[in-house]
Amino acid sequence: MADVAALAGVSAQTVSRVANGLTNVDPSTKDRVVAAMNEIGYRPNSAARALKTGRFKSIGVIMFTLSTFGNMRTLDAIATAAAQAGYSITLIPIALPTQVELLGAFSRLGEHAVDGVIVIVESHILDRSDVSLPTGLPVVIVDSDAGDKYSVVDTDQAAGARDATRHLLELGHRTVWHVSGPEGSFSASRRRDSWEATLLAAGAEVPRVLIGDWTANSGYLHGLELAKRDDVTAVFAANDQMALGLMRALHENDIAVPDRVSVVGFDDMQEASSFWPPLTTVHQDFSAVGRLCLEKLLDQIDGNSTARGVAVIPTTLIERQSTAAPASAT
Amino acid sequence: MADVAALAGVSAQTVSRVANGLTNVDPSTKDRVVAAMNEIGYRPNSAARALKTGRFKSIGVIMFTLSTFGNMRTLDAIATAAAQAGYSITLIPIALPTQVELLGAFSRLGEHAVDGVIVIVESHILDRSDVSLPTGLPVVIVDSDAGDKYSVVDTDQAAGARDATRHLLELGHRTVWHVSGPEGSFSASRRRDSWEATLLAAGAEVPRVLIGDWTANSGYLHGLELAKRDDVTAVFAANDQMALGLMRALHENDIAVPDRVSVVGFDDMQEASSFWPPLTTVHQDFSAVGRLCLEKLLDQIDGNSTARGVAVIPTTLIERQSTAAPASAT
DNA sequence: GTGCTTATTGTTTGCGTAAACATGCTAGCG
DNA sequence: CGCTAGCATGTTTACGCAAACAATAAGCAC
Repeated sequence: MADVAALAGVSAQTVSRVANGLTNVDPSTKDRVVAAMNEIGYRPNSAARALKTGRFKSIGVIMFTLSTFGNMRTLDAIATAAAQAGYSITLIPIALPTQVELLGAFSRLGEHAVDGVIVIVESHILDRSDVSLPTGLPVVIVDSDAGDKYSVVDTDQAAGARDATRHLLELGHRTVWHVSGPEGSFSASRRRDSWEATLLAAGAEVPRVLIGDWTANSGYLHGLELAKRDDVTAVFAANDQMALGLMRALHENDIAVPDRVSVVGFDDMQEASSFWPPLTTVHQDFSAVGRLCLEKLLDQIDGNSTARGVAVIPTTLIERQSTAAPASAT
Repeated sequence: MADVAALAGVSAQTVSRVANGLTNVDPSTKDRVVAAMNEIGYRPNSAARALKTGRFKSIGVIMFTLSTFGNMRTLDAIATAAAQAGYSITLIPIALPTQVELLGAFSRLGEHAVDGVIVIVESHILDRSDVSLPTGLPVVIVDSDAGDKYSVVDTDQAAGARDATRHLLELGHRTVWHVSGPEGSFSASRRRDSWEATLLAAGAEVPRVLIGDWTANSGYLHGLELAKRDDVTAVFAANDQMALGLMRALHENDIAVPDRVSVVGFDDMQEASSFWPPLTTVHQDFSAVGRLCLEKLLDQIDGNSTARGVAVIPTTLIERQSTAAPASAT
């Protein structure tokens, strides 16, 4: 910076003013400074700037595994929105969704240069009262029950599961089986609870729930089970991958989808429309989740917002060709 | 820090020594300092530390779209390896893979607090001589031809495509059709060239190439075309998503896979084994790519490595159930 | 006890920047 | 003409930390 100032024949402070786009600089002076910056190849030092201003212009994203479709999309939306707001994203991956790992990530957080944090960790860990984030750091959480402690953004899991289940019931199916996500997952339990409640409200029998782990293979394994029973006509899988595996198991056993068994997924991943048959599923607006996360976080950072409460993003049922009326009703 | 020093009755420098884990501190003093840190809730300020040391302990990852499977896996591996090395990841998303966007990202780079950069932008942009990164910043590039200018890490695209094509030829197919990735993509052209070379080497006819855009839907559209021809018995799709769409088109037209048409993909995405039928595909070791990227970058940052050259990660053909000998050979 | 080394701790300094304050200059007014 | 308001620019300072150097205490050989 000093070199630039010398070359342009001004003080360092004026260079700083130009670099920050302040208005009270004479246009001709500004041009000279800009020219000098280009000649020297000046780049502001963000560390020094952060030290002086106390702002890092960066937000941390703590996430478990990048490999799930939804997290990926959410991260993408956050990153894009952040870039527009002049913030960069610092990824803080955790190897396992355990309390220990999470606490480790939080404590390391203090050493990271971030103004706020978005936590995308699918699990109930954050609900526990003995787990808390460093105070004073703005936080937004995706997918959690901790709305009383933190600011939370979430898809409307309950409405999505209700729509999926009701869609199948309205087609004439007597009941709907459910391949659920894993035990510890918040969204999995929300979808499961809503599925059960919808069946009960309709006076339908509630079958034993099948617990998977979000992977296509777990859907496949449960599909092999279901294929053995001839009383199964409709299945709601808690995500598209498990629906994919489920359909593979049905295909292998020559059970036609949707003629003999209807299948509904959840997520609407990009490939879902190219499954065989194209999958009826619940569309989640991950982009909206990501954008809203960032918006709420920036509000907190700027100090004009409360730090708690839940924001819910609606879902949409996308009807494709994996669902139909049951054979008995045809 | 001053507060901690006062509370512990030592100088700020001693607090610094404790914070950095230096050894030459008396154990009892260290205990006092640690106690004081905890009491006050001291967190080192990374901006100040970076300002003083000139190291940010962070590396930037420039990527176009997080939504492709491979990029995400690579990012995941990079993030995990970085965390182990004590580095954090700063994501620098670019909206479009155009030269302008990329240049913008590079120029913004100077303002980001990073010690090095990994570029994951599928395109030939970096090959162009008029595009260059800020000098003095260590760089590693994934998927590029610019090995003479930068350090490059890449999957062995050519070997993968060769194996896929040869596998189909060896099954007895007279030739192999190819659904390729988009024009501008480096990996797409590498796979396409290798497919063509393999056919020529085997004395097989080279069909017109079908150009897709990596999406399942583009595979579907080309699949509808191929379904109209009865001379097509084997297709190599340049990624699994397009293979998925392709197979959907074949299913819709009652063309059995693999009985009438064999299909091979590329990537081995997690769901590929649950496609119907389970997809024969070329496995890419994205984790190895990510880990190697980080390793090479850290070598550059530490100053004990050259800044150019290409490292290649091998692929493996995974045979599942979407390929078989052609009907005529049965 | 002297002179030396080693271990521990303290003092000074400056990294690059922007806020706060200070200066100088021009224009406008009675 | 003299005075003040307002604007462009310069000067000083401190952000929090760690490197370099300084100082003190302790141990040891002679």
